[in-house]
Amino acid sequence: MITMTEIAKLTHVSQPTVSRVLNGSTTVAPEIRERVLACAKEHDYQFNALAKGLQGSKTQLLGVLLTDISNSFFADLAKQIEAEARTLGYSIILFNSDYDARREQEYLDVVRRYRVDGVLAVPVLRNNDAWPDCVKKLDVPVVVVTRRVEGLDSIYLDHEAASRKVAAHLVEQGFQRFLFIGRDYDAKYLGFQQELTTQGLADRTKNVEYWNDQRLEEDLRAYFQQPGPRTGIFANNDICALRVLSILRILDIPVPEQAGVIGFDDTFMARYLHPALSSVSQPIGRMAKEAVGRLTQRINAVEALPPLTLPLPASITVRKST
Amino acid sequence: MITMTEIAKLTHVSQPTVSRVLNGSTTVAPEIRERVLACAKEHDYQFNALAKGLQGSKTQLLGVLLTDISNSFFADLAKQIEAEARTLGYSIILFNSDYDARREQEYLDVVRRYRVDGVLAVPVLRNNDAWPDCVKKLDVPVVVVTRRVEGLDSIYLDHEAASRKVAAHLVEQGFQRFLFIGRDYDAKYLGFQQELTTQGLADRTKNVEYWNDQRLEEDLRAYFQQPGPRTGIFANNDICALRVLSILRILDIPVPEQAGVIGFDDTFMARYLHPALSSVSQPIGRMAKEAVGRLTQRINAVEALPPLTLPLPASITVRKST
DNA sequence: TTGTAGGCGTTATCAG
DNA sequence: CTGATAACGCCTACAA
Repeated sequence: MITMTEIAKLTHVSQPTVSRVLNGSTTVAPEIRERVLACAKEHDYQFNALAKGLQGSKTQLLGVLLTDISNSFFADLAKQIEAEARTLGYSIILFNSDYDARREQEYLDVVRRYRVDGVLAVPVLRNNDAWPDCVKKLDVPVVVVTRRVEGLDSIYLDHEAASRKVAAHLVEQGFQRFLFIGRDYDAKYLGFQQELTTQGLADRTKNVEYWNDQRLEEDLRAYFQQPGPRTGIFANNDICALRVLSILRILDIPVPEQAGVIGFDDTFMARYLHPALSSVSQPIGRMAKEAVGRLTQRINAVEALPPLTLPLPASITVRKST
Repeated sequence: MITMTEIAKLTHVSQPTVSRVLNGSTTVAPEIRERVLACAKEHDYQFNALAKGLQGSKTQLLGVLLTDISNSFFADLAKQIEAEARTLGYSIILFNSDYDARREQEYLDVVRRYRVDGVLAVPVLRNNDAWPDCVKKLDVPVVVVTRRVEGLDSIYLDHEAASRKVAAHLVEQGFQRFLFIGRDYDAKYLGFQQELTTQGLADRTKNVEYWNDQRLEEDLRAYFQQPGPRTGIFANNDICALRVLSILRILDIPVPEQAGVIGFDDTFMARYLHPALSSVSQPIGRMAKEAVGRLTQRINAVEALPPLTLPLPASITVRKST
């Protein structure tokens, strides 16, 4: 691949002059400019981003750490982040932690090696006090997406508020027993519980941990063997909701007549399911825009910026399943 | 971030000695080694990948060009590629062409800028004779995934063979009219047609182009208004199949009694749908492994390798929808 | 076993 | 307007 020095030789000028031409400096004689540009085009010159980065300027590289890119929601997020980054002239180095904290740590190192200009991250652990420290060591701007981390820029959907809305929605739809399904008891669980508690329905609420399909089926079977009024089920995310729907079908429980189901993330499939799945819509595009925007802002900032906490409001997309 | 030179100063040795220690050379006095390692650890040293790359050695970076990462199939592929690359010590720069050939071209340039060691790509166009030329200009090894490109390493599922299997399967299940649904008439379409032709059923076969949900609904409605025997529908991919299922429900056409549906990619949702969706399973893990493996092989090869064409066999996962 | 010197491709700073 | 020169952080000779 041709370099500036080589172009310089071919066009009989100095290498810095080539640099000036290729970077659009106006202080170059037109004839030289022409000659250099022609040569560059002929040999399909592309600047060496490594050299540029090494020299001290920016690398125009953003590290993106996700937990699971095979989840439609994160895949969509990655897509939007990539698109947004691209319009701002950045490229993306992608890492998938697979919910493994050790891998996450490793990636945090790798990201430093490449001297990325900034990092967008979805931390594995929700309440990990170590994160702000890690980030401090990182020595590059970090914006947390989808989660809230104290002391760091966090762009996220307000899970708690959203889950309160979910609870309110289920109550409004006439459900009288409630089930939360998920693997860990996070903000979603909290908000859900909270709203039901204020409505005086806490004792009608249960949680079922999701571990695998079989276990879930057994748990739900046991639950529905005890007769009771209509149950509103809040699934941690759409993938989980999909499984719940499929199990309810096996158990022959009509949706939404006897049990309602609402998911989270409003992935593309929700509208096509049967019954069409109600879900909490995340403003993915907005999140990506805000996150990348904030990150570049921090990258270009001359002075320290205070941490930004930006909880975005969720909206519930109601479909047939509730 | 601390550099070798700085460590050298702190430990009162020369910079190359630091390099030797940090790269595990044995020809260093134990006391010096200790001192340097301690200092490196204390300051959390991470080598500068840009400098290393610039210096002439490899960047340990792979460019990955996908068409649409929000598609579960590609998201899964990306995940596996990332995982495989990581075990081999590579990181991934991700690009999403969004089926836009212009963006693809741009990305091919960007990838060169970063001097990636190799590229894994899903080309936008299936029959683009220009690709091999682009790749030649690229000056880095390229492996094409999911598609076959003449003259380049191609790791792909044999769409044609798979689609022949699909046709045979539908015939075997007693379907007597056939529908192919997709946006373009590629190898899937060809194989499907081919098998039906050899079975003497070509005149019972139609294609419906997928443009949007509304249009598809109208087309299917029109199709089913003409009474006929059971129809076997082959949808271009699972996403498309999902939509077809949802439309058939609207049209009140029982699946699989009156119409059978089979998708492509066997994404995770297939088994949870109602009726559970038959689909062509792609060996994603294997594809990722083979592709990354081949790419690294080519990266490390001393002499030119002949293009590899590796069509992987597909298996059909039969579920209730057919 | 260790240190010195040179170069990878840029940009920035200075002279001319 | 243009050309030397140094520097970024690392590795690879080569020399001591």
